[in-house]
Amino acid sequence: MAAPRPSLTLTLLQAREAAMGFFRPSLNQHGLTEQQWRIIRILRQSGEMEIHQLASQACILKPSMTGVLSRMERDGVVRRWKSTQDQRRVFVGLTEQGQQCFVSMSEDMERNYQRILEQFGAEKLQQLLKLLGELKKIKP
Amino acid sequence: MAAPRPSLTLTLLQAREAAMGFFRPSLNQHGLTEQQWRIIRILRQSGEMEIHQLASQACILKPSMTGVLSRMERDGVVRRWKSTQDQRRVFVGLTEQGQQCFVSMSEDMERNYQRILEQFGAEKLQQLLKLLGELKKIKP
DNA sequence: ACTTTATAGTTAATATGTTAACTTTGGTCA
DNA sequence: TGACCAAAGTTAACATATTAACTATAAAGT
Repeated sequence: MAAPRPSLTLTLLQAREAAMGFFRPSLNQHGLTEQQWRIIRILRQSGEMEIHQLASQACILKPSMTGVLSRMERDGVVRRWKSTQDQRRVFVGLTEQGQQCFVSMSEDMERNYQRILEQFGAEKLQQLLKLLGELKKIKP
Repeated sequence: MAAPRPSLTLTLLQAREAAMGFFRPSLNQHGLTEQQWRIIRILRQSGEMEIHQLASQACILKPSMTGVLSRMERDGVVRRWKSTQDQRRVFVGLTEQGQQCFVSMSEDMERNYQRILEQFGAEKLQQLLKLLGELKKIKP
């Protein structure tokens, strides 16, 4: 029962937890969950899109997305509307309030990011992001 | 609204999802959740330990751990017992059935791991694990 | 046109994540 | 010793994760 190889997926999870530790206080202060912030950030960068696209990018399964978007719509940060071409498709986008939410968060989040850079180093972070970008491409 | 820096935590999550895609089918076949497998794997490697230690390593918060361990104990894969020295502390360990569960999974999981190696490359994986190991050390 | 198949979302049931509050037990210090 | 404080787990309330089944709509094939 000697030391086996380290678990890739567990190590990824532990590393993400370490990084999230820098951002969680800001999320709590603004009353946002991790998932809500991922959605806001993605919609801010890429603009409105279909739910399944958003789900894929945000790593949120469609059944979860249903509830998350309902609550965000209730709170006025996103809006949904059906495509007139294809009645199956539903588009999502940030409201004006959603845009403002992003702006009021971003300064805080940048500060947190800088603190990570100080401890970890910009060069190593670049390497890491490159490797992760390639790992994302693997398919079963 | 130009392309901002990529999100470290989102990229970590997406990369982990890509990797989990290789393991999820095996977990489902054996009727195990991700969390249960993390616990089994950690207990197998490190032996019995206290709940808060296990929670920390497995990235499972203590309130979640209460339910997860209850179900695993109900299913006979782990057992819990109180420390006689300090009545606050509770130890957890794999049962014989838990050990067997690990063994019957491990061949499958090794195969899945090899498939990741083929696509990603052993050298890059080493680099990645090293960087993740260092990222794990950062503290707010 | 009609059947078949596929796609996008939702619903349902169970498991887990997250924060705050609470219980129990130990350690500290006046 | 007794008030105070810290640590380990649990409970409660709500949000999300996961799989399977279901609805509605659209594309394909015959």
